[in-house]
Amino acid sequence: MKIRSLTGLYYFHIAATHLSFKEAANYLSVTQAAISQQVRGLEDRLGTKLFIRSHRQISLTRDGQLLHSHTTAAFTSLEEGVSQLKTDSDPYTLKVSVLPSFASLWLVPRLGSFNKQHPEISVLLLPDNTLTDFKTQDIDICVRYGIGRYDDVQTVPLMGDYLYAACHPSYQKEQSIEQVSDLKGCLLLEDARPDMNWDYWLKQLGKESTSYPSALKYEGSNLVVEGAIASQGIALVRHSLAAKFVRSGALVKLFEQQVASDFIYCLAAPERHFEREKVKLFCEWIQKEVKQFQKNYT
Amino acid sequence: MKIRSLTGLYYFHIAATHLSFKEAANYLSVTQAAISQQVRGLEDRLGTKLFIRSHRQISLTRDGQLLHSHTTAAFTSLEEGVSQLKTDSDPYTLKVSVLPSFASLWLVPRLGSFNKQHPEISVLLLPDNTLTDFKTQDIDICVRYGIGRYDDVQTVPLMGDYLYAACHPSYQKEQSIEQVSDLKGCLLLEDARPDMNWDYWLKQLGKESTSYPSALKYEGSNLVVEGAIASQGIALVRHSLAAKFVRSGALVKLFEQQVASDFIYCLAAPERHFEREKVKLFCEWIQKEVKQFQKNYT
DNA sequence: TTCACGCTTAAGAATATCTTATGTTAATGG
DNA sequence: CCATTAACATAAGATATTCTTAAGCGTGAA
Repeated sequence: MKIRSLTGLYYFHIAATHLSFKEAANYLSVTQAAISQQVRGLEDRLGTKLFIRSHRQISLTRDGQLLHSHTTAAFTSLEEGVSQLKTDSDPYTLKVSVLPSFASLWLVPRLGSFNKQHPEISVLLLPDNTLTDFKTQDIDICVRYGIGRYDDVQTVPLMGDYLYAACHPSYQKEQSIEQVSDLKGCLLLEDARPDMNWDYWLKQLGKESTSYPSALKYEGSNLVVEGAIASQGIALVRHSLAAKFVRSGALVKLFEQQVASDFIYCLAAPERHFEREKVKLFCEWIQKEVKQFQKNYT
Repeated sequence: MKIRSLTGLYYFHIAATHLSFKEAANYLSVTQAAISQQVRGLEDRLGTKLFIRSHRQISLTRDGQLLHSHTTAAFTSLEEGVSQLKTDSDPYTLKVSVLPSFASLWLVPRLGSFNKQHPEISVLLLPDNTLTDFKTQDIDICVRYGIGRYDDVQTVPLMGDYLYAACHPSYQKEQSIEQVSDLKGCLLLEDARPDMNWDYWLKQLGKESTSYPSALKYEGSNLVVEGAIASQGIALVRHSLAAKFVRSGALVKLFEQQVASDFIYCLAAPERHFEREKVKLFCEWIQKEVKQFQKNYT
């Protein structure tokens, strides 16, 4: 026999357990009207009243009680089934897929603190430029740099970023760079990412880009930053990756001008991964670290 | 814990039981693409593959098997719960709510045959002009005359109907009525229903209605028919109700002109009532009777 | 080597669901 | 008493999901 109005049954179940439409609505993060409508729909379909609506409280009719005992068994069973799949083969190893640049320039320097807080969890950092397929790869969570919304995974936004020009202090002195137009004579270093090239950056600032020399492209922002540190030229860097070098003096931020990136850093994983204890801990930790970073490098 | 993608779980369950998306789709009366998408959605959400897709057949993964055992328990329980509400307090009494006119002129004369076929079922005919509220009234099924689609009940269409003018043969002779314009001198009988008055009828035929005398209204089409039989005047009748009188000679259909009604007769009841044996039998019987009627009175 | 069959995918259409805003009712307190 | 409040109901329109359509893909059989 086909089952119809599944949601109706589920909403009924939650309402019956709470004996309140309001609380059910709250629990399910919908409005109370939604519950009311679903329950009414179910009652219509079954041709029977399930709740007795009295003043400011509801109670179950005979039919409602009968049905509730079954829905309880049913949905408990479903929950169990789903949560069984959540079992994690290795709860003490956290496998994180990260962009190589973010890994080496941001995450690695900070990971010590995570280990100090949670010594029982060993972290396996997997630098990877491609998108993670959680169905085939055994990854707990990944850090992406993108638009922040994807179809098949849940995401947690971490921070935005912005782009600016930076180089080694000595290089700046050598070439006596003071304003954007001074870039013309220099070797420009850039990432191969489409959103991180000089063309884009200059255009965002309203400058004509074609008058600038072609740049040297690296696959990976960390290489760009390292190139700049090695006085190769002027790098277009992400604040998140370059900040600490600017602070230490290994790099100088060349102009006031900077461009906010369209992309943000975020954590991404299938919904159920976020229920793993180790993943929860990692999320909390990295969010704190992000706040710290933003506070320290504004 | 909140359960998400309930439909996904259900579709998975059906697919897993049939071990075929196609059959599952068939069973659920949706396309196979819908199953594919729901299952994929569930797999994405859980972050695990549930089926192994091989050529022209699917099989369950370990996770799939695990989940399926739970969904089986769950959905069986739901089905039970729902079907328990379907219990009928008195399976041998069929309570039918019908329009008084249809009851007396169409249904009652035929009911003997139902009783002959199913002597164990006693029929309780409840003539009622108002809409039936199945939640408060203890009715198995009702016969309505309307548009054939309602929000809160399932309907089974029986037949359309059409309207024509009829009167007693002697009245026709007396007033020597031969064409529609001859109506002008006569007493017109009509139903109080908005769709069954002379105005509407004449307009449908493209005649000017205002030039005809005001009519005598009765609450209930049977009264209209009976008025005509009693030679009171000319009745606007529904074929379904007048046919047998026309056949027997108690009434004459006055002109060739007739107007198809916007409404149809249909059976209506909450979905679950249709699963009661007595209701099923009644549906079958009345559908046969309708066919018979249409065949005999064309 | 092509056909046929079952699953997948993408895009837009169809439908269901949700929110917003308002109404109803009955207990509560001034 | 009347105003207020809390919980549920309802209508209409916005939103989101779900479905269908139409194409594609891969494989085993003819």
